[in-house]
Amino acid sequence: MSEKEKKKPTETELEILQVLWQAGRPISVREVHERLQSKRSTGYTTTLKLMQIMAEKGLVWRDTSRRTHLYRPALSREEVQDSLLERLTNGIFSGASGRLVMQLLGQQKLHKEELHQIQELLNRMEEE
Amino acid sequence: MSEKEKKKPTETELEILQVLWQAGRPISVREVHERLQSKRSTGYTTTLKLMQIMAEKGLVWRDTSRRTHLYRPALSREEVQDSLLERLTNGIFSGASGRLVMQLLGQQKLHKEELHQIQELLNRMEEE
DNA sequence: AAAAAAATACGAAAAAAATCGTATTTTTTC
DNA sequence: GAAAAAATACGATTTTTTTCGTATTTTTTT
Repeated sequence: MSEKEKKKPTETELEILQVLWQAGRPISVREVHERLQSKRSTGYTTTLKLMQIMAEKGLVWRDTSRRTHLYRPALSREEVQDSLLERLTNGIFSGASGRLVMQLLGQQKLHKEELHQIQELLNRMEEE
Repeated sequence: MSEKEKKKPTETELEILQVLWQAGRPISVREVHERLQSKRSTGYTTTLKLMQIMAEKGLVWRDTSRRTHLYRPALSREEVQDSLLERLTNGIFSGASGRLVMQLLGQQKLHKEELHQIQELLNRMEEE
């Protein structure tokens, strides 16, 4: 119990996590770095160091059994999504999560299926 | 045109903005500082400096016509909500805003009215 | 097998953000 | 009207985050 870890990736760490999630398998620093080049333009060792720190912090796992270390996320995308959302709903949207949803619906172009799913969820919720 | 300001309040600046929004009227550094004490425990001059910087950045407006300067937010809560949401939807939730909504609905306890509003919005959307 | 390339480690510099201390000025209080 | 209190200004320090350079090791290439 009491796994009160401080799971608070910085903006940059988030970008790296994104890459790892997207990869869907353990990948090397090199790979992360390359996939990151579209967004950021920093040196290789920067990415390396970042990921080493993330490993220390427990944000990623790494397999060091071979020369080229392989990294994978220690947190699921969903976990991080959750915690970010929570920060939003308790922060700037507190007491207005309805508004948040509305704003989202208005802002985004959702597929029919998604809309349906949401509808259903709502129906279920209202029945309680 | 081209008001491409970089409206990116830091975490701490956001807290201050929250206070200002909540106040609903121009208030002094002292007031902000006191209302902030529940969350943070830093000195008065820290809050002062922070707000001075925010004024420079254009995140807040201040009336310096009297000795005690009065501050008010330069951005509406809605604007900031929007931009934060956008970051989320283009960032960690990209291509999954449906999921975002679902997660929100699941996570939050919404009032009946809110649910209704959402339902209606959805109906309207589906008709298109 | 020598040279080049690819990795990691790691300290340290640079940049960004937050905190504070002190000086100065203005107002209030006694 | 002197002392205390309340403000602002502002430089400086501290902390956090990001970036990089260099040394060392391992692998690959020629």
